[in-house]
Formats: sequence, C-alpha cells, structure tokens
Amino acid sequence: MNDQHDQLLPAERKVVKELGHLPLDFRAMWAISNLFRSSTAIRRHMEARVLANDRLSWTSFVGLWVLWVWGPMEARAFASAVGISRPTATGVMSTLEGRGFLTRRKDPKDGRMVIAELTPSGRSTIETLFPTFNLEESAVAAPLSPAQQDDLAAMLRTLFASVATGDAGS
Amino acid sequence: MNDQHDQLLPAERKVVKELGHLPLDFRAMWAISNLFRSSTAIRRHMEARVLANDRLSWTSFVGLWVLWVWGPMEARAFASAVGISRPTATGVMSTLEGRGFLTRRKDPKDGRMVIAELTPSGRSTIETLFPTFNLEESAVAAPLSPAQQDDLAAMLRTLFASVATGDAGS
DNA sequence: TCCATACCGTTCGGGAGCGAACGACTTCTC
DNA sequence: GAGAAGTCGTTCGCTCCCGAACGGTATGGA
Repeated sequence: MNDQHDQLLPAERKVVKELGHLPLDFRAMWAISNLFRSSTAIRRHMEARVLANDRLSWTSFVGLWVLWVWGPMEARAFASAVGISRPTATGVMSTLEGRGFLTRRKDPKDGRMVIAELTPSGRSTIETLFPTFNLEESAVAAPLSPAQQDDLAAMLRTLFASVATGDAGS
Repeated sequence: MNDQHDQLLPAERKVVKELGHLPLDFRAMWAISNLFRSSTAIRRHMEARVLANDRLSWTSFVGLWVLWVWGPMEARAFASAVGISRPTATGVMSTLEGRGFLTRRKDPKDGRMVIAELTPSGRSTIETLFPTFNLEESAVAAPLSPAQQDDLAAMLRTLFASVATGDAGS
C-alpha cells in the first residue's frame, strides 16, 4: 500500500491522475522531468544567491569559468565549452568584453579565427567568485550522501552520452 | 590505481588539472555540473528531434503540456507550473495565442485575473505530440536500469527540495 | 466612504538563445 | 594560380528570460 506513488510531487500526482490511463513510460518521465525541474531551480538559486552581487548572468559566469580553466581559446571552442551556439557566443563575448572581463584578438596564423582571453579584471572576478559558488554547490548537494553524489554524477554522464554521441533512440 | 578519475569527462579532467590544488568540493561539483550538462544536451536533443517538426520551442511545448494536464488556469499559475516568471509567461502566452493554440479571457469574478485555455487546435497538437516526446524520453533514459531511473528521480527531487523550500545553505 | 495596501497581468530594457544567411579568409583542386 | 569549396565569426530576425516599474482591480480598515 506504501508504494512509489507517495514520493511523487503534487504536480506529478496530477499527471498520473490525468494521463495515468495512457501507455506512457512514466518511469523515464519522472527521471527526465525532474532533471529539468531541479536544474532550473538550482540555476535560479545560484543566480540569486551567488551571481546577483556581481550582476552576472549564469552564462556569463560559465564563460568566465571556461576561460579561466582553459586559458585563451578560439570563439568556436569557447561556444562549445560553454554549451551555446556560435551566434550566442558572439553576444556573450561582447557582453563580457563590454564589462572589461575579456579581450578579443585575431589569430595571426589564420585570419578567420578570433581568440578570446580573460583580462586581469575578469580573472580576479572568477577567482574570487568561484569558491563562493562551489560552497553553494556543496550546500545544495549536501542532502545527498557522498556515495549518492557520485552515483548521481555517473548516471547523468550516462544520460549525456546517450544524446551526445549515438544521438539515442529511434 | 583504477579510481573515480577514470570516469571523468575530458572537460572534468582539465578542471582537476587546473584547479585540483584548491580546497573545493569536487564531488558536489561533478554532481551539479553534470546536472546542467545533461539537461542542456537533452533539451536540445528533444527540440531537434521531436519539437522541430512543429516549430515549437521547449518552453512553448511545456506550456501546452501544462494546460493540457491542468486545464484552464490563471496566468500566474501557468507561469509557476511552466517554471518561468510572470513577464515571460505573458510573452509565451502571446506566442501560443498567435499560433492559435491558446485563448485568453478575463475572469468575471476578479477583473485582475486572466484565464488561459487550450484551443481545440492546441489540444490536438499536444495530444499527438506528447506520446512521441515520451517515446524519446524513454529512449534517452534507456541506458539506465529501471531501478536507476527511480533512484535518479528521487535524488533530483531531493536536490529540488533543497533549493525550493529551505533555500539551502549558508 | 475613501484611501492605503496588496495583488494581478503587462510593459520596458537588456541579455541570452537559435537557425539561416553573409562577408572574410583559407584550402583544395585542376 | 585562379576558381570552387569549406570554415570562421558575425549579423539578422525571432523567441525566451528576468527584474523593475506601471496601470488596473480588489480589499481591509479608519
């Protein structure tokens, strides 16, 4: 009598009530839909609690982080690492450039390429911001045991691989 | 010699190489960062594979889905259920209205309220689209065992609760 | 009764996001 | 060595996305 159903969120119970009669894969649905629910909520939580002080959007923050970790890189690689399209990367780079966090220069070896690089101001911003960000990540993940956190990361890598490489399904 | 490190993605290995010396919670970092990595990739996968045929954005699709499951609802509840702000909801509703999927009307009981409702066209669109969407969800989640899918959903609900209610940390 | 208070959806301004198309540049091919 | 083909970053047009601010509506208390 005490089954999985009791664990569901109110919104999920409503879905069962309205769509329960249809032949759907509810197990996959709960996994995927909670992936989006939690990721959106955490993103907004981080923006409000950690990033708002520096008036930094999530994507700009990721941009700084990527350039910090990888060093100077071509616009194309930047877009890929941040996880956005090339047109979007142009805009994000312009934003960061306008705030003095980033510089653009042409690659002398290949006139098509543009190389983005952190300014000292950009570097110091991410260097002081990231530890705070990670502290909040740690707090958010705290309700999960260390082993659970490892399992979670492993399963998410599996999902990522299932759409990234083979381009899953049908 | 065969530890967790071997499981890491190339980008994650680079992070360890560059930031490994700092006192950070890498376990939480892998969990949270893979949450965003996988959610972004799956979202784009779904947009390209399922939603593109109907020229429907992710958010518009969720909007249709919400109205399908919940029936007619106030704009505020719509925004909350879709997971967007009220200003954004105004825009999304306008988009759906322009495409003939949704109608807006004033609540006669309270002149401030606006009630959104699916048109027959909107209803038939989501009714034929959602089973296809769920089939793809199923395919994406397939590399995980049923028990793993349940565990994943449960852990994600825990993370969601940790930022939604108590507003976690510090 | 009337006026603060509060809540609703919308508008505004600005950044993020994409596919398609474009000019600049490199490389391949004959 | 000149034209075709490919690749790069950018621009364009549109949608999404948010916080702040605004007008319209309801409600509680003096």
